[in-house]
Amino acid sequence: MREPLPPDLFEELCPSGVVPIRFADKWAGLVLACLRTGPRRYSELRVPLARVTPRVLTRSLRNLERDGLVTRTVSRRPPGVEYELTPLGRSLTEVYATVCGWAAQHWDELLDARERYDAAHPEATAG
Amino acid sequence: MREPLPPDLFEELCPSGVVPIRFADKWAGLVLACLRTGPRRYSELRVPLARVTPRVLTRSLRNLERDGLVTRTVSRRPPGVEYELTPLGRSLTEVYATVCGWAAQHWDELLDARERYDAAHPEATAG
DNA sequence: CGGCATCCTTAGTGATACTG
DNA sequence: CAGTATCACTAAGGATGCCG
Repeated sequence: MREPLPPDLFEELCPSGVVPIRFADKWAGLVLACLRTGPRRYSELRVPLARVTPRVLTRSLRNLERDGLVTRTVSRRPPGVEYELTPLGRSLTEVYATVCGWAAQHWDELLDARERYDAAHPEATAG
Repeated sequence: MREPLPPDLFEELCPSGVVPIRFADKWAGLVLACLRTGPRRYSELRVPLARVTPRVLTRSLRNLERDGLVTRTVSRRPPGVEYELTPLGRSLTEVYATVCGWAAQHWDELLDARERYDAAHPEATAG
C-alpha cells in the first residue's frame, strides 16, 4: 500500500539540509521581527531584546549578515550602526510569520501533550 | 518616522518564545516529512535517515512524541514499532513545507551571500 | 527488530567585565 | 555607542558497542 521511503531524503526534500540552518539560531526570528518595521540601530534592538546579552545579539546579527539577510551600516550623524533587512531577509520574515502563526494556534495543544507525556513517563522527567 | 520598538517582544510575537522549539531539533523536519505518507516503522525511518545514528533518531522521535506530534505504537504481526503523525503533527508538516519551499527558492542566494561575506572577512573564517 | 549504555566533542548560550 | 574578552555551563549531536 505504502510506497517505500526514498533512500536518501536529504537532497530531495531540502537542498543541503537547509531547514535547520537559520532556525537553529535561537534569537534570529525575533531579531528579524524587530527589523520588519524599518532599519534599527544596535541600541534600539537591545531594548526589546534586553534578555539577550550583547555578545549573543552581536553573533546573531553577524550570522544574519553573513547569510545576506540583513545589512550592517556604520553611520555618522547620528553616530551609530544600523541594521536593515535585505529583500532576502524580508522574504524570510514571512516564513517566520507562518511559523509564529502555527505556534500561536497550537501552543496550548503542544503544552498539554507535553504535560500528559511527562505524567505518563515519570522516569524521564524526575526520579 | 519610525515608531519605537515595543519594550518586550517575547510575549507579543510568540507565546513563550515558541519559535525555536521544534526547529531547534536538527532532524525533526525530515522525520516529520518521512511520516507524511503514512505510518512508518522504526526500521523504515532508518533507511532515508541513515546518516542519523539510532540514538539521535530515537531521541528525535521521543521529543516529537512528547509534543504530541507523532504517536508510537508497539505492534505484533508484524512485530515492530510504528510511528504515525497526529493531526497536530500533520499541521506542522505544512509549516515545514513552507520553510522548505523558501529554502529551495533562496538557498543559492544565501550561499552566495555567505561566500561573499567570508571573502570580505578573512579573519573570521581562517587566519 | 528497536532500541539503550557509555563516552566524547562541539556549538550555542549566558554572565560578567572591559574597551575603541 | 557598539561592541569585544574571558570564562563557564549545558545540551545536542555523534561514535561505538551491547541487549531484551
